Amino acid sequence: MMDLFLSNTLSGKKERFVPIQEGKVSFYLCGVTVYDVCHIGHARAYVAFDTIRRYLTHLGYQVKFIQNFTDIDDKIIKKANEVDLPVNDITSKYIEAYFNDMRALNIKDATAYPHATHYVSQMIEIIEKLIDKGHAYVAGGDVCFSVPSFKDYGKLSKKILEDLIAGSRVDISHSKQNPMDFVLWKSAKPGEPSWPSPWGDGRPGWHIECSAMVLHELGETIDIHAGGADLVFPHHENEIAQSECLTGKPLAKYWLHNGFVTIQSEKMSKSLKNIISIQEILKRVSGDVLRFYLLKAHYKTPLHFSYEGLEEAQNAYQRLVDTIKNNPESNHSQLPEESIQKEVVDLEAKFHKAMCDDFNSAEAIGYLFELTKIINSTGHFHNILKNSGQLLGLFSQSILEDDVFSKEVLQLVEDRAKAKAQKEFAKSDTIRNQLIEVHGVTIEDTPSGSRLKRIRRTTAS
RNA sequence: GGCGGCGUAGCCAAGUGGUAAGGCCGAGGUCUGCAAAACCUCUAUCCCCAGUUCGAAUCUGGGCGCCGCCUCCA
Repeated sequence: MMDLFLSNTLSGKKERFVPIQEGKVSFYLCGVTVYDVCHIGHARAYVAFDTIRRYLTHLGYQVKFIQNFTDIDDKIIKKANEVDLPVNDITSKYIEAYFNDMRALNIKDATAYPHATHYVSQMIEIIEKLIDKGHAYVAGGDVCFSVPSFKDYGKLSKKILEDLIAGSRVDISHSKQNPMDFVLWKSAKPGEPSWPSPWGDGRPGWHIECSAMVLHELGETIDIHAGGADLVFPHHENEIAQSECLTGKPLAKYWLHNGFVTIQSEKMSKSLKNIISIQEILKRVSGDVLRFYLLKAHYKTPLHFSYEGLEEAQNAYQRLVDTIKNNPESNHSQLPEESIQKEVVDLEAKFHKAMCDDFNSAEAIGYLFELTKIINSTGHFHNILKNSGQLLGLFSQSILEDDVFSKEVLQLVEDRAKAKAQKEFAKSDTIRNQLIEVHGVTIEDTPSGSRLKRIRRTTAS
């Protein structure tokens, strides 16, 4: 097996991947808080880690991939109040929307999708233990985690506790002993969803759910814990604090974080009203194209989203797809000369080397284009392109299937062929224009007959 | 203020010491009745300055510009 290297936020370095248990990978990905539809930022994160998960599987690892749903939270309650619906209706609606979006992006299902609300008793158990160990304290109906009680606090985000307090914008809550302390258990206000606990009715704080689900689904120390760059602090830092104070063991060996999607160099945010949902994108391009667009850049670098970029991706991706479709494997004709065969083997090796170098899909895709030239020149090796792309979650079967055209279109094609055969070129050209303008179909003449292609429109704006 | 990241052709984007992948767009060519597709050719010395080195986009120092985190956030 080729050595795999990945960027670990914890060490700040690229490290060789060595799983805790040979041949197996325990992988936890922070999922969505289900109070709204997913946007491009979500798409990027989930495409990135889906690709990583697929590649680990390709390398032969048995990957247990867990992704949670945060289905209890302030924002959900707020949303429920706004639209005057029960919390459950909100969460089930957006969970369904989540799966629709992910299917469009060809994201594989996780091994399991634990819901926070199903782990409340486990969270209470953890909180009790943290209180016993002196890492948490009861303050009214709340329970807070004592940040100064964990000497390694800040090791993931490289923050120094004193600096955090000095520049703190956190409300100095009366119940907190230290401004950096965070809530493990929140007492319920009237009308809010709540669960009974030793500290009265209430609900869990945000971070504790992941600690509980990681522990119960995967164990005390896992191989990979992943999420968006914005989760490094405070979410993952707090998870580490809770879990490591509880078990005395490292929570995760490797921490992976994807870079942000920005719009016109600004982070997407509700206040700037520049959030673009996945559904919005899918009105313009297929999920495959969006996936390709995201994979064209390395997952850790910032990505400046633009419709122009999306259009470019559409054109580039179409070329790859056409190359596969136009060059069906022919097993009777002779293979090209050895130097070309060697080049192909070489490109395939480079593809995998790039993927093993912190999942550099951008570089890897570059080799696919070089391969494309060889395929179009020789008519061979289309399977290598197809299989490599499919490792990245591209070229799903439906994309590679032939377009279906109406009888009307097929009749026009036949008419054009007849006109051409009789050298009535004015007529054949008229029909061709009609196909393009009226039916959105282009026609390509090849030695073995005409090839039809549906025009994919992407509107830049 | 603290921490982190980024600045490579018109645009997108790889490349972390050995002389700039790849894509989109554009130009010219081959093929074609003409096209389309495909193929071929062409388009950068890497934000600026100084330094280390036989050699730097890549390392060091100093600038300039942009962004993120430090508050909910993929």
